[in-house]
Amino acid sequence: MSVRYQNRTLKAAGMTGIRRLAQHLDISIGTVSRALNGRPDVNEETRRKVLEAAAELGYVPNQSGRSLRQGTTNIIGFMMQTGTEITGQGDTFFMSVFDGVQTVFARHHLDLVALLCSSEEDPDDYLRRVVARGFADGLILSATQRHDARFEFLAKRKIPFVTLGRSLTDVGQPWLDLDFEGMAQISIDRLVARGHRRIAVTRPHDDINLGHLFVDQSAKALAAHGLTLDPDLVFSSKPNEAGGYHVAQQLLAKKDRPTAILLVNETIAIGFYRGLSEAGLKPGRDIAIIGRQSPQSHFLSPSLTGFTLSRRDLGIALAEALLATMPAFSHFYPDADLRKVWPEDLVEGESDAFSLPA
Amino acid sequence: MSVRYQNRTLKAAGMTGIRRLAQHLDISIGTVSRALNGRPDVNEETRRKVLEAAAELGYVPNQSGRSLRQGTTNIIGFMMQTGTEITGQGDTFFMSVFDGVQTVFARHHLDLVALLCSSEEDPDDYLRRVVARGFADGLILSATQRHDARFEFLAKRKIPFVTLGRSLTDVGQPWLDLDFEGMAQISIDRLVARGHRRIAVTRPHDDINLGHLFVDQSAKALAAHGLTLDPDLVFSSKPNEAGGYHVAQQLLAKKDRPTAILLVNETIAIGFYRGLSEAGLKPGRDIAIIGRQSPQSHFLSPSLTGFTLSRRDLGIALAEALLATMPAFSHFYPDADLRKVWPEDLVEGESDAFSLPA
DNA sequence: TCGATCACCGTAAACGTTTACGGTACTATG
DNA sequence: CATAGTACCGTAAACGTTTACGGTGATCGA
Repeated sequence: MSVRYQNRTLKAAGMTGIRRLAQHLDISIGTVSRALNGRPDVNEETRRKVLEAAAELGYVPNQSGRSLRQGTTNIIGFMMQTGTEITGQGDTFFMSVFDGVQTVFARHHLDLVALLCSSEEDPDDYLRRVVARGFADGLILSATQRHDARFEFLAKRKIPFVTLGRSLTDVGQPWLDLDFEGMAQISIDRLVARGHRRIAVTRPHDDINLGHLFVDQSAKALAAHGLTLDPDLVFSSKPNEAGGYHVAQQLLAKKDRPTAILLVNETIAIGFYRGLSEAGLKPGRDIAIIGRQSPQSHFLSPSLTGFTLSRRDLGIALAEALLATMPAFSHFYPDADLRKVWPEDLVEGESDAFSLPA
Repeated sequence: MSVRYQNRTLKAAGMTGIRRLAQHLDISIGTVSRALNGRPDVNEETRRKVLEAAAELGYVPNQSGRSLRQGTTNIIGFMMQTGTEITGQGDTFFMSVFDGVQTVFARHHLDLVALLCSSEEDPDDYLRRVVARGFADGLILSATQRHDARFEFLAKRKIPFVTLGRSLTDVGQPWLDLDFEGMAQISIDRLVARGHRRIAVTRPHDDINLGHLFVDQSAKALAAHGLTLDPDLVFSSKPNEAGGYHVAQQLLAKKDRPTAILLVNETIAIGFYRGLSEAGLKPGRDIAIIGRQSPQSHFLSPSLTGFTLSRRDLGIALAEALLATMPAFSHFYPDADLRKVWPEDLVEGESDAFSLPA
């Protein structure tokens, strides 16, 4: 004899979702749901049958119904802006980070999606929409501004999030960031030891926080040697190849040209090299360069001296830091690094071989 | 006197969503919903008040509730795989395409998200999950395989989708693709006119369809001149810088070295250049190269002769082709290009200057 | 034999929307 | 004045889940 199904008899046609599955097995939808969700109060034999039938019929719970009921989506959003001029970071960077993030998320049946904020929309507005619509259980933010309104907005609504990059706006959220202090210190020590005194640095043209950090830490590292960072030698640029090219032009136009330069990001090195070579100058012979490695920069000549990191590991750490702050998952990551500057290794190339007589 | 609200009196505390808004205005939730959704049967004065209050209280309809009821999500997914080695497309290619897609979607209140399939998960399985969960109203697929099982799967379920790249699997869906025939013909004509007879081509190492197309069309263009494509001169490579470097090494190891080469994608040029220069060879002087332009390739020296396209326009066309097949939007795009090979312009550089005596 | 405990399962409410349906008050028309 | 029509609005069902609650039959101990 068949059970009845919440206002519908077995004869009712066109059943969908969990009802169809329950009908097929002639048990109630409650039991099906419990079986699928791994609840303890269901017979193991029943559970086996349910899982089997689910696989057979290709049943996957409807996300809308599920999240409407639970208030949870099993989705984590990685917010990023489209339009290359703004993001700067080539997308292979994020693709590698994503891969790390997902190896962690997969363990918890969480899905990662990239929330693409159009370059024509205000990021704050976009975030507001995403949150109000109840789109994701947690967020990963990048391209953090020096003062970032998104932080307070999320904190007020108690949305778990982690950021790739610190900010002066601190609401207690976890973050990961690059070790600008370490990079600046190693770079400056190395250049000063080779006799350099006039050292230039680059920074992104916008108010992204890493620019401030990079300049500040470079100045600090110079101060340790009794040197000061000449404001005239801080070059702003778009974080892409064209930006690097432009920096080279600006630098070459200076009367008292610096003998060394620190490049803040991976992509500008390519344009900078080109700018130099058009003027007949050669990295490592006429000027010392320390930058950051990327898949592209491996093919520069002379080879670039620069810092490198595992993007995949960075993604893993990012995911763990986020989950550590989410009540449902925190017990899995009792001692995750909630705030960490990510160490980078210096790969020695030829671009900083240029040294000055003592 | 206040209205009652579907089993709840005004005194009920903790109202959320549309109920809270209705309570605030002292009207029914039905009217609020109608007002917000632009239904005709609502007083304009009422509508004004509702919109005002919604803005004031920051109300945004809950996505789960809405899509559960309507069976629609207002989300379009762009499926891509994480892990740089697989996606291949270096740099900011997709970010630019996205920007174009979104300018179209924004007009219809559709949101674009990138569905990130982990490199550890089978793309077909991933797609199955996404569809069954009812995640998106439509999909954009890229990295189309020569035979792509995803097409049939989506067609069977009547999920609207468009692909960036043709496939032998044709289920009648719209697609956009690069004009390999045009590119091959222009390139080959140009090289043959400069006396080249042994011309090499590259192709991606996997079964992605564009590789087959590129090789086939190149062979066809050669045949028009009475030449054949030597299978020994078809080089497979990963679609990144390292792949290009590897191709150079393979090519240089050949006894009867080709005098010209066509590079299938944007990123490999950088590695290929490097491979040549390490062997003391120079593009345009010792071998003729025709490739594809990218933000990076602008900084190659000697300058690359290559094809270029507007990625943003490509994104716009992609979005329009998709919407043209979705019943709710098709009337906006009565004469969209449903299947189109995208023309590319040839930018003349120095890399193909090398010519042979007649 | 009789409660009590237990394992398992069915019932129905609830999540936040949208929308078909019907109702009410007002206007127009004869 | 009666009727029809109109403009607007409230009601409640429905979407597909999850889960608190209660119910049933079996087992077990005294």
